Amino acid sequence: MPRSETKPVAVKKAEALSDEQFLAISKAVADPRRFAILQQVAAFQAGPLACSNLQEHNVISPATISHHIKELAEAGLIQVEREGRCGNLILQRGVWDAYLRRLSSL
Amino acid sequence: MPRSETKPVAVKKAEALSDEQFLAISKAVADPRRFAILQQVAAFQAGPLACSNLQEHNVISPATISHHIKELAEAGLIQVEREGRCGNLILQRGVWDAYLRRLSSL
DNA sequence: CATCTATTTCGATGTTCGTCGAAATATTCG
DNA sequence: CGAATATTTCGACGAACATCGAAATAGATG
Repeated sequence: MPRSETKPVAVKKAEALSDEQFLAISKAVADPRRFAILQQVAAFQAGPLACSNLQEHNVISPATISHHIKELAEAGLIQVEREGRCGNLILQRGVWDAYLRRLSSL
Repeated sequence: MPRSETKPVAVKKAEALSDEQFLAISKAVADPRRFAILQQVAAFQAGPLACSNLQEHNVISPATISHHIKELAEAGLIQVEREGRCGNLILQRGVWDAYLRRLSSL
């Protein structure tokens, strides 16, 4: 059954990524630690995730964690909300879906 | 145009990628030129793609192309078949799908 | 065999990047 | 305010990487 998309596409804007953002996301994913952080953020979608709660298999310095979070945020994959001492990390699901769509079009 | 590919397609199990291969693919995608090559290989699924037919927007040396093709092959994304002077590049769709599945599980 | 073309390998180079320690900044609490 | 804790910025270092020129290899063809 062919799906007929005769509805106005106004429901959700399937935003396309710029080449720049696509590259930034690709690089962000290509680092194991960064991807691990992203996975934890995604898994904690229920509640906000404090930076200090990130658990790494290996010991990792706070400076490095901060660096990776910054890159994930600059790639648009997560949003960082400052509340008190902790930063809350929120996955930008729309951006991630847009990235998956672009990869799927290969 | 109904394409009747009744050719015996290899029985592809939905395999899961090893962490090593997942990382290799992620790195392969994270380079613009490599991803461009991958796109061309995918677009030429109909026929085999000779290395020399790869078209890059920028001038790129043969040495660099060879390097990127080697990395794509080592990541398992493409298969290189030597036939005469030209190497034929074939996308490994199963590996690519497995990569997409892993990303989708985030 | 000699030669031409296509591709790979080698070595070198400049850049990007992940990592950390130390200093700086922010935020809460006594 | 001042101490304590959490996070970021800065500067530096080493490893990984993309790139290329030149030499080497492979295959086709005369």
